[in-house]
Amino acid sequence: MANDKKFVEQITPMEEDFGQWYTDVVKKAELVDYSGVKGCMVIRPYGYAIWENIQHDLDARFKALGHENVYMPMFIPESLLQKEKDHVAGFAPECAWVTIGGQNQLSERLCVRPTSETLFCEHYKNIIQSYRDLPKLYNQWANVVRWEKTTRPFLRTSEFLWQEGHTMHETEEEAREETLRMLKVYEDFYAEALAIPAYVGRKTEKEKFAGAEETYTIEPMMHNGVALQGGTSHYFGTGFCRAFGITFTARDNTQQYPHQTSWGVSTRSIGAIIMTHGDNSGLILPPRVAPIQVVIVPVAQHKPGVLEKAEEIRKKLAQKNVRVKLDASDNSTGWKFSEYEMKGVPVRLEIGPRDIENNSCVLVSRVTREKSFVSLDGIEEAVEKMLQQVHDELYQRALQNRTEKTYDARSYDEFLDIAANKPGYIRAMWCGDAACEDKIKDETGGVKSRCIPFIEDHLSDVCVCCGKPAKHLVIWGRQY
RNA sequence: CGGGAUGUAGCGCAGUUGGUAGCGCGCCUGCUUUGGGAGCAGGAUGUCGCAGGUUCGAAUCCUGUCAUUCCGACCA
Repeated sequence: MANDKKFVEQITPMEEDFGQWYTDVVKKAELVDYSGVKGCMVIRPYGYAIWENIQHDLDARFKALGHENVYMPMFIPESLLQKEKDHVAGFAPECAWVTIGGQNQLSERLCVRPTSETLFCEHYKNIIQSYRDLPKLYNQWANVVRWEKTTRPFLRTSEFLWQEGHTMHETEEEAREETLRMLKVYEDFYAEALAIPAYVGRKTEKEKFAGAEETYTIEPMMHNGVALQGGTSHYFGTGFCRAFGITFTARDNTQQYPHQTSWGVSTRSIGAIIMTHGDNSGLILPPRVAPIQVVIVPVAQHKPGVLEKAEEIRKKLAQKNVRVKLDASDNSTGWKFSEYEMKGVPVRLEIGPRDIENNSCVLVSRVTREKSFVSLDGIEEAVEKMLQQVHDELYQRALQNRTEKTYDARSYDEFLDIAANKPGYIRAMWCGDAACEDKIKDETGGVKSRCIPFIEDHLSDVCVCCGKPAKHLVIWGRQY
């Protein structure tokens, strides 16, 4: 029976308007609400629970490698921000400033941190004296503020939550290892926790972080072929340390500058989840970070024994540390089906009188929506298996999408044709000159270099743009 | 920061030539329902985004401003 209400609640199909689809999902899955300040969002319980799961997963990975959590102030005096000239040039345009404290004009205005390199450096200056004090492996979970012109929930907000690791090392080699080690942590995290495959590689000179010697990145592709910078890891060399006067006494009794790194992943990763896995029924959450992994929907729940059996199953699963919710509300079963699909719950378990007679229940995967009848004996194993299966299917599906939407270009005409007609990534050779990056960006209306992948194929000897000898394979694409 | 669109109940919207605000869903109460967004009966809910202005009178006209959204330029 056609029901008008159903259409009212429906989200815009992604083929029709991907941007609108994204906004609809974010709102209707109750991840965020807007606030009265441009670009600042309320992260609602369901959205924040995803972030908490991301935090737990990443935090464990960091700590396993010896990192410690700290907390830095949220204000940066202007003079401090200005100590490293590339850094301030990069961030000054998007800083928010505090100029009044209480009733009084401040003698020096304070920047609301857009990132905390300068604060960590100021602190490290005080606590690093000797090679014995190194390495320092600090991380902080915090909010930062960047006054963005165009904002979008999770993808680009004026204030966002992230973790930023800031480490100091005795040698360049050790710091470079740390930079790549943390990039690998991000790559593994995206694959293992978020079921998102990503290209990893090095940023070109033009796309580097302000003040960094090298910037490494992971670049997952969204469902519509657009890139999202999912996390970055920077090697700073000794630039900040020189600017901040951070030195240590080395083993040979000389004064040396430590070698520095920083790396971060933000709430943007939630945007990546939505745009990689979601479909026209709403979110699909990867099981490892889903706030609810299994929802139990009782059928004919007023009939004797149904709710009791449902609760029994809930307890069994909870004991196996499955994040499970039993929805015993008065809403109809059909309503519940749609609701939890919208919210991306990976597995649904239906239990009704007919099932109870057969000592079974129905399991439904959010990805395939196939129903399977499963015995209640050993239901825990069946659920765990299906959660793993959902994770694997999401990863494979994303990988396939990326493969289908990645093209090789061997000539500039071919490059322009793909850029104009086929959304996705373009693999093409590059001479190393920023002028070619600028030209490509201008002439394609926004295609930029995403990264120089670690695994470089050789497509041709010459730059796809200028025809001069090629130095690297570059992955190109449009980005959020 | 440019170009388009939009702000009226929690959500989606209507509101005529200016005359003091309505519909659907949701919400609350009760009963009946429940294997793909249930039915009936009763009930509650509004600084018409905000600030000025015009007017006897503004959701409606004018100016400004804030926010949202889509598309570009800048960025995690």
